Amino acid sequence: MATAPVVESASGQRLTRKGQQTYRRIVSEAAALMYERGVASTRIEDVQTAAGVSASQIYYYFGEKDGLVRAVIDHQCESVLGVHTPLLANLDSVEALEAWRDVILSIHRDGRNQQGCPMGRLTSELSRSAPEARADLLAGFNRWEEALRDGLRAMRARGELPDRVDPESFALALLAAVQGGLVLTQARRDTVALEASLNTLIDCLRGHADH
Amino acid sequence: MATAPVVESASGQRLTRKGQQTYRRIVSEAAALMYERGVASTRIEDVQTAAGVSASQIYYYFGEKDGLVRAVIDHQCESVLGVHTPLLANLDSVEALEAWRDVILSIHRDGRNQQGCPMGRLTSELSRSAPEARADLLAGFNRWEEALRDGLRAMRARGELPDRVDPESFALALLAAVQGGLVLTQARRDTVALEASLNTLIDCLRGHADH
DNA sequence: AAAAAAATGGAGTCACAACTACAAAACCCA
DNA sequence: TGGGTTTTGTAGTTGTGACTCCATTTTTTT
Repeated sequence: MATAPVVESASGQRLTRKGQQTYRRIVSEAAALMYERGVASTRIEDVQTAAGVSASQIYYYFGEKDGLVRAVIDHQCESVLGVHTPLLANLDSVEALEAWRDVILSIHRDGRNQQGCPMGRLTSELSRSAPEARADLLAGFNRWEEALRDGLRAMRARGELPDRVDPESFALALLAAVQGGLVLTQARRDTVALEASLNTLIDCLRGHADH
Repeated sequence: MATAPVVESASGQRLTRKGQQTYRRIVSEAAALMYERGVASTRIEDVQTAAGVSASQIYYYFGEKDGLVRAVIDHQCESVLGVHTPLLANLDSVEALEAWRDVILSIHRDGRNQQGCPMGRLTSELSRSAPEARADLLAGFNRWEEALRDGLRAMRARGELPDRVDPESFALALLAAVQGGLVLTQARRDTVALEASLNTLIDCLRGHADH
């Protein structure tokens, strides 16, 4: 699940330091390409060029394309959660939630990362055809949801969250707002909907909290 | 834009009644397949089989695959908006908004339509590679947003909406909640997140309205 | 330093799916 | 009913991209 040290190639061989570097470079370039163009229209040859390796490496390390896609999924989950988990770990106020929102907005603003959420995008493209891809992505979403929920519970413990707001539901609402806002970001090429969506939820929170 | 009567084949020929029937059958079957499996992994041959036509028909009516995809996009936009527009046209109370929510939930509950929103799915798959596909989908989302916004404005006019809720932002928030909830529906294979997300927004509304 | 193990390059195979050509059939209007 | 147009079926062709093979180089281990 984690981007933990890779120890094996597809055929079960140990990897040397150089092998691990190559492995990681391939995954990282493949992830970038698949995010930009989608999985289906990213050819192995594109990955070769981007990572500066030849065809046989990719098959040596990942077996068939599915294996590479799995590795990309894990990579993207870790990459996304690596941004959110630390921010949500110290969720002690509405301001902290706003800081979280600002990070999300800054990532997707100004024409950067306009293909939405890497995890959401992979979910849309793969959840049907590749059952285990869906399972991996779901595990990622569950961790994300959990981080949000724990953060909200911490806020409640500090009295920063009104009683009528349910941390479980609100965590899902925030997650859905991010995902939906980013779907609309793909269509619109701006973050207006994402912003409106997150602000509406946060305002709601404040509205309740103030009274 | 509308599923208005099709009058021409790809090469500009008039269509007879029978031709139009075939045209529509192809679009409709293609839309169903592309929703289930995604655009990239739907082969023309699959569409042939599903629609009971042979290869030449599809190319006769739509030119290359892109043309069929465009037609599918229009079809799905009309299909989705055909559900939402009437429900949102008479948005006179929170109860009406709940009825809208219930329709959405019923469409995606019990294992049906677990591939998310047809428009959202197409957006994720196509928005980057096919610029005009994105434009069509954006136009669809704009109409959807507009329907929501007009509905909310009507609610406000009736005094059913608190002043502090901005119809523009709230419309986008609802739209994002649907899209995000449905992305999570694809991963989770249940509507829990969709439900939580819509309920959180509606509760927010009520919470404000009551005071 | 030499043997073993791992990593790499490049050329080649192969299946599949988009797309075409053309002739036959069905249809529509006079 | 007949002639022109629209619609359909069959049998291709072609380009592409996943995947393989094997010889060579580099790295690790003893």
